[in-house]
Amino acid sequence: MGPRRINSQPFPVPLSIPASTNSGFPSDSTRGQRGIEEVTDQEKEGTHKGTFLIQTKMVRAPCCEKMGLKKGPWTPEEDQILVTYIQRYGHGNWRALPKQAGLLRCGKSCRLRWTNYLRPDIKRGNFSREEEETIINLHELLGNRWSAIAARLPGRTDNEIKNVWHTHLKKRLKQIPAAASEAKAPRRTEIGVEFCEVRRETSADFPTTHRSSDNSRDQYYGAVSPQQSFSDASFSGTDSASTVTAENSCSVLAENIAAELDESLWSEALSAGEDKTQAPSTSSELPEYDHQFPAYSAGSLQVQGPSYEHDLYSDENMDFWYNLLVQSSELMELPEF
DNA sequence: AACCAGAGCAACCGCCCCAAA
DNA sequence: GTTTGGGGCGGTTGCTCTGGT
Repeated sequence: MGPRRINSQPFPVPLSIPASTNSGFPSDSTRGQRGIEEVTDQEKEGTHKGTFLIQTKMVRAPCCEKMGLKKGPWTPEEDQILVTYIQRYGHGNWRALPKQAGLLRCGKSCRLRWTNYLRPDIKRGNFSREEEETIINLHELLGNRWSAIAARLPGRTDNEIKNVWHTHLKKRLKQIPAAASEAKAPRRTEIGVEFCEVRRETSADFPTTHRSSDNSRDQYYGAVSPQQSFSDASFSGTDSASTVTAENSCSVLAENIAAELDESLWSEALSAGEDKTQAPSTSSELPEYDHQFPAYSAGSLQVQGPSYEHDLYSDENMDFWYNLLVQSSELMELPEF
């Protein structure tokens, strides 16, 4: 079955970008890990907001009144209403918005529709190879923190990236070990071997939320660099050049260490150019409509972290990774090497 | 032509965080 | 210090479409 992509903008959105809806970098590192059966003391007390006790299990109340509210796919008319309203008034209060706009939707649904689909700076269409590579690399660094990954892919939403990951990239990565086993044993430089060993040691302990969920990729990275793995898996499929250079190994280690670092350090390291990738925060900064798809027209990003217009691990980015490595080494008591 | 399986993706759900009251 | 409301996030669902049989 061939790939199915929808390339058309669902709705001609002739509006300027309202106040930024981007969330920026998440501030916490523990969200979303708790199962439904796990009940906190606070919840046992029945004091946690929005929850109530049913048969000794805490069940959260609906986020909004579902009675009479529409669910399911959005119609063009609804899109038009939402876009027109936000264009005119902005979205100060998502919960109040649907009522004020005359939509029979809950605020969450409106926010989701806007941020994932109607926002004028959304970039639609196939992901480029560079984008996919960036996703893979960032996922290795950040885990399933799609919003953080999306923050570094202008025009792409966390939802879209999440979908691409689950439908394309995860499958691709699963094929990598097989491809690697077919390849001849890689030659390693001394420094490369050491780095890989450090990686194995450190990756064994830190939480799964901070590393790739696909162990096979970790194993594979013990032998081959990310750059090579991607191209091998997605293009040639040959056993070409499995040599690990010192620089590539450094990249691998930098990834690994970065994943272990405290959230704040990583935020600092990557958010250096954050504001330049965000949508304008005020309407006065907004471009004309013809230019309101910066992701299409910008050509390149101007961030202080790795340059995304080229490969994340290209030589020109090695300084970034090296600096990150040095920083992390100073904060953590890493083994000498 | 009809059916089926799988892929793709929009949308929903439930949880958590944070700021304000 | 506690409660509450709003916003945001990641996981999951289920509909639609496509290609194979």
